[in-house]
Amino acid sequence: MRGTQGDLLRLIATGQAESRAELARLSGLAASSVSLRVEELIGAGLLVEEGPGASRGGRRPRRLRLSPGAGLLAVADLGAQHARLGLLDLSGAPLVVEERPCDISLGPEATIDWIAAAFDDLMGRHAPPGVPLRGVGTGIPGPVDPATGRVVAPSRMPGWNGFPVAERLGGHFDLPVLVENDANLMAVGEARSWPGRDTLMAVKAGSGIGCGVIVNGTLHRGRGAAGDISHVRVSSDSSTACSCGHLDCLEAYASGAALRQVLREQGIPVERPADIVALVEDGVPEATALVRNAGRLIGDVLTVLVNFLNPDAIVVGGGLSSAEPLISAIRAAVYERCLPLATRDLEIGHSRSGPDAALLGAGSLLLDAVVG
Amino acid sequence: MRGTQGDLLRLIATGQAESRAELARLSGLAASSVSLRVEELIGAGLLVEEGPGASRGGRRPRRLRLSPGAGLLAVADLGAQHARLGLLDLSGAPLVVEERPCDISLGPEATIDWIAAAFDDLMGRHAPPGVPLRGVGTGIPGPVDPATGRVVAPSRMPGWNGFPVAERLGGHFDLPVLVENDANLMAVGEARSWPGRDTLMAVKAGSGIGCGVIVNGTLHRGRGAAGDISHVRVSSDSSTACSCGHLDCLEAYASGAALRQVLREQGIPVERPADIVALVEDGVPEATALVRNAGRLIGDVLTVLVNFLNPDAIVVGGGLSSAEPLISAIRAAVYERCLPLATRDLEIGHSRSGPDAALLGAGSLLLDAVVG
DNA sequence: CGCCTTGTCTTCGATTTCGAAGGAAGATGG
DNA sequence: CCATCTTCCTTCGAAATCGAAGACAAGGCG
Repeated sequence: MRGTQGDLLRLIATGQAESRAELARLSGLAASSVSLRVEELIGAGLLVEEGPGASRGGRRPRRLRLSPGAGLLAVADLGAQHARLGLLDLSGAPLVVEERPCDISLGPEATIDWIAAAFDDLMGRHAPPGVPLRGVGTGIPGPVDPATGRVVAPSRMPGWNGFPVAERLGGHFDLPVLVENDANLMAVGEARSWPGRDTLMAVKAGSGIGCGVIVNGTLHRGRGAAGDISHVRVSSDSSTACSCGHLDCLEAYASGAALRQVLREQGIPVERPADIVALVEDGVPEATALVRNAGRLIGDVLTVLVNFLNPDAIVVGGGLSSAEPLISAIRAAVYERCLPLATRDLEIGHSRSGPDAALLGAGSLLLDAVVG
Repeated sequence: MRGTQGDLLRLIATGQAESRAELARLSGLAASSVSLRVEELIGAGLLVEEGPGASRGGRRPRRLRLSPGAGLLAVADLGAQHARLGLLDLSGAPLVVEERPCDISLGPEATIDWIAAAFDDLMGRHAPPGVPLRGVGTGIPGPVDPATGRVVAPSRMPGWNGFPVAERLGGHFDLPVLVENDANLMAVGEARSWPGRDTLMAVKAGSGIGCGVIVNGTLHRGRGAAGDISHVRVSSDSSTACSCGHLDCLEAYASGAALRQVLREQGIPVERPADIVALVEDGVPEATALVRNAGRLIGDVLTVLVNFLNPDAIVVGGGLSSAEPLISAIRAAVYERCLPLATRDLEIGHSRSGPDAALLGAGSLLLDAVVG
């Protein structure tokens, strides 16, 4: 709350403030200092004044907005078979979002270069002339070392271990670069939609199971694997092996990939998590039971973490999360087993930012790097 | 890092800085500003100069210390049958620490009043004349609402639910008052002894099982129950009921109280956790097996949390922690099952601050309130 | 319609804070 | 022993920030 430099810009960008007076209140700076600073930002072409706002009983504020020409951010969310790509303005609002097929098994070099080309393509087709690109970022479906921007020991990305994604991506653009785990980005993106909920867990239930953690308003990275819940032992059957080398990991029972395999063995063809959701909505009992069981397993794990962290909210997103039994089972497990003190004001809900949450989160983090 | 007011005092108090130059380096303030501030603090009688320190290749620093007359803090750590009480100077160094029998089942009013009387007694006997008391604080073996200083739903403190401890204690002293969970205080106290380890978990294994969490250098309170690990389900036998109303909680299997009960049923008389430690050291096989099993159960729970939080260290303290099999079993479970990325630089060790950790933690937190 | 209240924004002098320069005190090395 | 380097601390303008006062612009109300 004390970063005086680009802090005002961030407050405007995130929509927290719309006038000089609000900036003064939220930043803690004197009104006079705010005026000076805003003058500079307008002079630099980053802010514009936008007519008067609604009065709150006195003189009407002069609304401030990010200049449309202030710049753009190019962000990506890399999945196993698809990537979402988008351009955001500095306020984090998406200008365009596309989903394109993309196979990460082609290896990191090819994939990163492909992303860079896609960013160039998006800029060429959608950026108004003269508006500069100010930062690029991507989410990765695996652990990322926060210090170096390298992928570390990803269980679902063969060939990527240790690859310096940030470096490679930065080679294409002389700009701030962000590389972060996809669930972490989703958590950051969701955090904006949950005002007043300062510590929250964002569970991404898709092909894999990811989780991002926001503590006191900031992303908790740990060593790059923080938030990992997929390799918790959930059974003592010792019957199912996980790619991490241990037995009975949550991911081996409750991930979209695990459910897909079981359904296929039952002769039900499934490609993507969305197909499972469709089966559930069609009332296919095998699918519903599987999804409900997955929710219960995830909920059992969350039980431990809710007691431990006391989050204000648990956000469930990802491809599987649209299946209603998943979230009901999670709710049931958590509310039944956790301490009353920990669940009293705990909200467990669907993603509010939708499938673009990770892109929005990338924008949010990138903004910090851009306006530093 | 930006609290300019009493921040310098804190840096001196915590031993992080000893000279104006170090203050400047650590606080980020300009050297000139530091000099001005230090002059004021000396004028106010809070700091004193203390002869030259060791040269680092140039002019020798003029060492700064807290004035011995700057004030004292009275702190307590309330247990089930005993309380540790102490006076600290503003640097957090103990002047005197005593352990006295104290029965919390006498109810909150009597207990808090007893603490207040004990503080007065300690001040009368040990405080140099003219040195003022500047703050009081106590640790509580149960959840404390951080906002109100009330005890909330304590499982081991019948009659205390909802009691406004901070208010009652504050009634005796017109001073800053701190009331906090004992494991949280232990975590804060230990944090100082683990430099460079910014996020750590402090597990207190005594009659109960507590845990305090430091994230990025600051205590994570959540709703007052953060860090709770004692009510995690550790077995599916559904055989042992816990005081919280659920079955198979960790506390019902691995706490000192649980072990005591099992040992008594085997005809081995035990009163306190220390007695169990003695049995283990004497090579009594039943005790050793029980303690090792408790460590494994605790370790299994920590496994989930280590993957999730990626702490830099796990500190094991409390009366049971001196039993070596406990910590070995914890280490074995965590290192075997957790993600390599999460355990690569994880240190699991004994308490470094000893039995006074909670008192030191209380001092540390109180200092914030005092020098605010 | 005039007056009061409320909220927004700017002007301007006072206070903090900074940064560069320099003096003080010791280490180092011929 | 003396020049030189390092580190510590203070001095002194320059720059940033603040706070109070006032100008400005609404809405509410008799």
